[in-house]
Amino acid sequence: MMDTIGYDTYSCPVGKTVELISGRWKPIILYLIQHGVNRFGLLQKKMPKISKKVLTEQLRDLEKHGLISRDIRKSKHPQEVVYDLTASGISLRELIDKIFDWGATNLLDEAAQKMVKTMVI
Amino acid sequence: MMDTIGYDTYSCPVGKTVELISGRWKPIILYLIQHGVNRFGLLQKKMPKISKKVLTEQLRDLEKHGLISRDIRKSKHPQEVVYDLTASGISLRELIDKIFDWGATNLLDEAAQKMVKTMVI
DNA sequence: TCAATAAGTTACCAGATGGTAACTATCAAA
DNA sequence: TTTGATAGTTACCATCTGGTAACTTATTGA
Repeated sequence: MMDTIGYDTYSCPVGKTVELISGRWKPIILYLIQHGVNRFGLLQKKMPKISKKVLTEQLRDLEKHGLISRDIRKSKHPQEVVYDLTASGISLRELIDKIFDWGATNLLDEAAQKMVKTMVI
Repeated sequence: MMDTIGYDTYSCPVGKTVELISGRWKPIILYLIQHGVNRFGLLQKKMPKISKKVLTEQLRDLEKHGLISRDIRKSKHPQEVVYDLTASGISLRELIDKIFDWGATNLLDEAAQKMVKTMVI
């Protein structure tokens, strides 16, 4: 994280980690993939506000960082692309859950906290 | 985080929390303030690459979100401005430490991990 | 052969973010 | 009264990020 001469955010593990999840949709994409929403089209249906372009970008970025795998299933009739979390991705998801918990107890009012606890995919 | 119709990142506690620390320098600023580097000038000395403008912006933003307090000490000869973590800020720092640990074990090679464990302010 | 479906790609645009350099305000000590 | 230190502010610019809308590719079943 640091030396006494000068800190540099780019070599800091916090910065590197935050970078992994600071795309506008990345935490949710990881969450959905882990819960079975693991194809391009399915992801789009669950996130109607994301464009194909951005979804592709975020998926490619997650793949580049080794958090998800991308598997093209040509066997299927209109060809499918299946995404899955890697071990890294699963591990990061656990961290994201901790971040979720912090945010839920520190940033939401009581009503919102209750809602959050009853949410489903 | 979600409804079945469509997910929205802006109402997600993860997104809100990541926003708090996703400024280029915010995690390090919080870390430094907690460790006694709590004046504008001191922060600048520890982060030579940050400009006054950006440092001001990040500090104002942290203050706006209730993570730090800002105290002007007019008693001092050239007037000082002292920043301190609030309870929220301290709590967020604990979360940041978890993020740090994840990043250190998952994103750094062994040599870098050793370095990170021996770092001092 | 042709339409339909899945999974993109491309061109283009707007706003947010970070950065540089120069200027400002306040006040006490010399 | 001028200098030096602290803590900014202002104008301006470049890059990054996310977004829209239209176009593309591959494949199969009708």
